[in-house]
Amino acid sequence: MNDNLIKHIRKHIDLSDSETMILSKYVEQSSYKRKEFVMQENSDCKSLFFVEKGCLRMYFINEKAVEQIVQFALDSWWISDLKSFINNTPSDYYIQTIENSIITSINSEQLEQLLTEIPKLERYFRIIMQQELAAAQFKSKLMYEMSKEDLYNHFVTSFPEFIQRVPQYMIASYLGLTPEYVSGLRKKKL
Amino acid sequence: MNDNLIKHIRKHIDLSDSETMILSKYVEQSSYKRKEFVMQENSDCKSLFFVEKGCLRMYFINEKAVEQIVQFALDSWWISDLKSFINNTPSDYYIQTIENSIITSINSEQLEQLLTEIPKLERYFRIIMQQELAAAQFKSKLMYEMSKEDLYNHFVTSFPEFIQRVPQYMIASYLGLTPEYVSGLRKKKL
DNA sequence: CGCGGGTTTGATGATGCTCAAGCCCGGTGG
DNA sequence: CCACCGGGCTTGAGCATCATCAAACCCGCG
Repeated sequence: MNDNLIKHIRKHIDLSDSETMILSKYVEQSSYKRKEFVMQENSDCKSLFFVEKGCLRMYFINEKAVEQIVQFALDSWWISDLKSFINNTPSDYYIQTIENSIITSINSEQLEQLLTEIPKLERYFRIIMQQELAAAQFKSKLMYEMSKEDLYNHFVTSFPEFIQRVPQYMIASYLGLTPEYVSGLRKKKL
Repeated sequence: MNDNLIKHIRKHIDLSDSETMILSKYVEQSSYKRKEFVMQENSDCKSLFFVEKGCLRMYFINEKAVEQIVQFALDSWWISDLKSFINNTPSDYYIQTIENSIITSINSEQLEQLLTEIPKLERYFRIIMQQELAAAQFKSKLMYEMSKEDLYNHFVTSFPEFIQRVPQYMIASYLGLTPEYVSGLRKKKL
């Protein structure tokens, strides 16, 4: 049993050991091998996923039938399709591991019950949502203001750990670029 | 005193009249004329803004010195620069009215105090943040998958009310287009 | 009537995509 | 231990999309 989620929660609110026990009744933890699916398109499993350890990507298939990555998640990050989660509708996305990973998940009914039992977790999730929204706003700003070349260079220098763990063509996809174009950029930088 | 915020909160949680009184001690409401600034770049006023009535835009100035709009807000929407709000750092953005508007705002210290006095508001703000994040994810998906032409057409048919209230060049900016390009698209559709 | 914000026009050009092919390298089976 | 296979990365030619720039136009408002 990996307890990064507990640690993460305790960064934001106090959580007694008995509350921790209650929490563990509502969440589910499992291991995935590289390239396994945590969530499939059209699945009815509407959950929030917490990466205890590992690396995930969330993507959809566009009209040209190619995978379009919209988000990565590394250790101690939450990831989910919130539209689907909130409305309880099928998701357009796939969530898949990039490395062997350990994931803790909670679906919407479980979350509701958990929040009734431990209301102060509302605060934790408010803070998480707030942070994720801040991150989304920031990414959006970068995509508005930067040329594709600058976007790539900025990403490489800002998140060097990704370059180690994630293949180039996935980074390209995430940034809205083609693998060929990224290849050209790398050549140019030498 | 406009009470759309109260109504909005009551859609999500119960709020007694006495709690409403407490709430009103922490928030601030004011009217703005068309084109007034609700927040200036580099200001230290780190607040969440709720549009009781009216229409706002949030934008920054890019390296070519042109305004880049990243978000609109109509009646009963929240808007803010969360990165600045969370970290208490100066904002890169301007928030300005497009029409005469009534805005209710709350800054981060006030919010913290309010949440201590009425903890169940944590739930309300969690839900709001969740919804905003869902909206941000959805917009991001559209910008990944659609051509600029499709983006514009989709926006026009999905949000006809904006076309009435917001000048074309602002819509163009929000969608990452030039006014000239949008002009060309409209001509083409006749 | 004149001013100014917003929109339109059209010519020119850059950015970054498409497509097809080849290459590199690590893993697997013979 | 070598040969092959395949996923990922690279190359280059051709091209589409959309931005840029400068100018004119339109129209509501003072």
